[in-house]
Amino acid sequence: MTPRLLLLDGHSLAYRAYHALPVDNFSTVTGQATNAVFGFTSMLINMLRDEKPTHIVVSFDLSRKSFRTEKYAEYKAGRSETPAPFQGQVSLIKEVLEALRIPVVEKENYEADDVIATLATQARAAGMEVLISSGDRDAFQLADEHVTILYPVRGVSEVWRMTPEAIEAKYFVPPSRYRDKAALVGESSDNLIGVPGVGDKTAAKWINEYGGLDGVIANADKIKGKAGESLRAHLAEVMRNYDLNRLICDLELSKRPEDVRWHGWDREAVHQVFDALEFRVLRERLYSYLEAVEPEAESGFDLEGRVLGAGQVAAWLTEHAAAAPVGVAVTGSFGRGTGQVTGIAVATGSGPAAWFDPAALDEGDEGAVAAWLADPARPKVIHDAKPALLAFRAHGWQLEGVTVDTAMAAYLAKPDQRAYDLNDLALRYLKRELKVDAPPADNGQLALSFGDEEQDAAAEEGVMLRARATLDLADVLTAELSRDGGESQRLLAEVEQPLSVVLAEMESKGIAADTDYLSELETRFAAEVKAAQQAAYEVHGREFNLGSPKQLQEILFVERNLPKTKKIKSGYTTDADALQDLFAKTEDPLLAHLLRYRDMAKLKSTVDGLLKSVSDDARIHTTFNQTVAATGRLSSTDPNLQNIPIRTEEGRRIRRAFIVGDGFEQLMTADYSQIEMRIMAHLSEDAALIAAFNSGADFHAATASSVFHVELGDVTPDQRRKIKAMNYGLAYGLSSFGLSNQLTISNDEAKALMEEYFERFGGVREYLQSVVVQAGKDGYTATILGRRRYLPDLSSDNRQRREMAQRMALNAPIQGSAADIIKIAMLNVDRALRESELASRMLLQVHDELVFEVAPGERDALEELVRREMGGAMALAVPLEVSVGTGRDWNGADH
DNA sequence: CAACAGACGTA
DNA sequence: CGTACGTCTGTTGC
Repeated sequence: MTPRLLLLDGHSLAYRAYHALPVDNFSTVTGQATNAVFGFTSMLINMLRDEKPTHIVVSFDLSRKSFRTEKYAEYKAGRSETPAPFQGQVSLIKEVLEALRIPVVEKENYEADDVIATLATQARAAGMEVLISSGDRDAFQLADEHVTILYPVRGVSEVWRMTPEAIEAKYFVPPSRYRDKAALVGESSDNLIGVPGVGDKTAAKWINEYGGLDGVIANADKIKGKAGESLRAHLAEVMRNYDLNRLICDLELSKRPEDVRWHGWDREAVHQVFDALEFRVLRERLYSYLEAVEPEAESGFDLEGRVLGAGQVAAWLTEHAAAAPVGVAVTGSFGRGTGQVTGIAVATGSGPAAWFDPAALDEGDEGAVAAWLADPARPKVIHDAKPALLAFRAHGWQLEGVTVDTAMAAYLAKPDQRAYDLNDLALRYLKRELKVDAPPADNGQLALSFGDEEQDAAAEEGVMLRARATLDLADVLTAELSRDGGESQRLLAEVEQPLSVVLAEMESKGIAADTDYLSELETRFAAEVKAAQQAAYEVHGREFNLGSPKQLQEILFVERNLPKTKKIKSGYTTDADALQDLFAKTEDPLLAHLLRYRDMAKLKSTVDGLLKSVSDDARIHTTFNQTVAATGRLSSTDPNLQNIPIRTEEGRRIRRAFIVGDGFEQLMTADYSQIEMRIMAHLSEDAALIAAFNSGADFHAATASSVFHVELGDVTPDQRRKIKAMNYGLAYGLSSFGLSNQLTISNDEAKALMEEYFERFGGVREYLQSVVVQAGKDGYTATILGRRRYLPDLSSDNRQRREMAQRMALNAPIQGSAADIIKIAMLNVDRALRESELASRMLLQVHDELVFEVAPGERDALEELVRREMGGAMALAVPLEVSVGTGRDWNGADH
């Protein structure tokens, strides 16, 4: 057998691992961070398993300094300081390597890459196969028929095998020319700037045309266009890059390839080191990979998977999916209120698992699956139930008995993550990797490829593993959520999980759209865009891209020499506020046209988006996301129906495109008035604020009359406006600076206003302060229903981060409690609708508003029901006021 | 081609 | 130097 040498770039892999795994979840009882060690070791084990090397070496950079930094001081400058939790982990990795008896080779004044290049060259000469794993692309220049680069992508679980063919396919040049390409394009992570405007494609074109970098440089004056100009202006950098990215292949090293044959690990030492690092699962993996008779076996999951054919499913389900919970994983395509299932995997806790194709069931199986899915007494655990629910529904199946939705559970445990990928959760909570062999499809869902049997089998196995991991994850997450005395568990079981069923219904129904009208609007807005554009061109005397903030800056602040606005990263802002200001100061007509252009272009793009998302049933089916907003709110995507314009007359026209559907009479909107202020009154127990609500008068006017010491009837519109801004701003952590900015009053006046406000409503100030203090102590905030948000930055050394966290702490209980309340209202409305047997239905939620489609003759009954259920969702110290409107369209239903 | 920045719509 | 989102466009290159 040909010897195979595995060469690892220790620093680069450890750094990858560090960033791929959340440091919070990987630390020992002593507080030592171990995420980089874990990730590195995990990658190493995978490579041992997958590549079966006979010889191994790891190389580390000895310091940040090397002959390259001597030549070019800026080399790798600009890289941020090594993060504190990363420091120290390199020496731990070296301990792991020592226990594994894997040698480390380093060279003063050179980088790990040079050591690797040298060893690779020597190994090749000795007739060995070489594998290089590095996160640094410079290594690509070493690839050839006997040298393969293992380039880590996506966290710590996947590497790309970069063969010469793969490199050429990706970069359009062979490995021998990779350096040439890199010199032209530059490498930002090394702080090597290349030729601006030249990417992989252009560089490859030149290199292939002129036979390498020398040819490109020799012919630089022949290259036309902007890119050519750019090249000529940056020849020095290119040559510098070429010099620096050359890997040194002839170093004197302490070891030669033949010295590093791997004879296996030191069991005792591995036990000790892994004990100290608290790597329980990783040790098991290591042992099973390296010791097992069948090295291919998946460790951790003792899965006995079967692919079931027609006629086999019914019996399997009877035997394995009864009283004990099973994990379910589904593949297919999902979205826009429907879906299609291409595969279903079911896994038991004891080992047996099955996969079947729902399209290939016989009649008996079909009925058995339907009965199993619909039976609330046969518990199922599933990761992200809503898409599956919709796809099952499209198949004619009902899903009941979901005891844990692991995505939702993970969201409640840590609501700041934004994504709850099963692979990540398995790694984080089970310390187990799901090797997913199925390539992700376009929409991010797993798709099975058909045709290649081997691939299909691997994919089916992968889905079964997901089902099993889901089941295991449910236990861990349930335990995690139970640590707060049951509040989170109740939130999960009584609010979030039932709500996902209601949301699925709403998505499935969608809202009717008037496409003819939308098209008309599109034409009109397009004409307005054009008119504003033309007018702008005329004023400025030439054409330019009004949509480009960059060009705009040049035109406004250089060519037209207008006063500078607020600084942003790229120069000076051109946002609407700033342009309004500028217009007030200069009356430059270009600004008016520009603002008009922006408005119209925004409206047009909104209409375009809506038109594109109308389904065949002439309705728009948004997707409500339940695990995105850290405060507990929902969000809406594809399209976002929670940001349809309302503030301007022209924007409101878009609302007229949302109409009542066939068979229904009207649309109804019902919203909570000032729900956040009411929550603040409730939580703060401020008597004056509570009184303002209970007076029944206009709330902003009532608070203004207190602050300005005038009778309610004598409150001026300006006084009301100012207090309204304060009322709204309070829940966001508004500062006097921000208030003065918004109201265009002096900072002193804003300060005085806030002072006076808190004079009258002292309980509010006290409450807001106490929230931040308590959150600092606990590490989290909580809503009325106990929904938590963790805010570690409250104790940050960085003032900006800390103050940001303080404002979040202030806002989260208020925004989040409002979300709690409307979620309860939605559940109650849904239940009441079903119990009353009304045909009217709930279609949308916009944070404090619900939109309904009113069935003929049900207007009054529905209004009564909605007022009752929304108003009674929760008992607060102040009433929950609901206002209701109806009309033929969403605009008309406003009130 | 993908990720980022800037801008802007909603509550 | 006001929270929470999603989308579009142009620009840039972890």
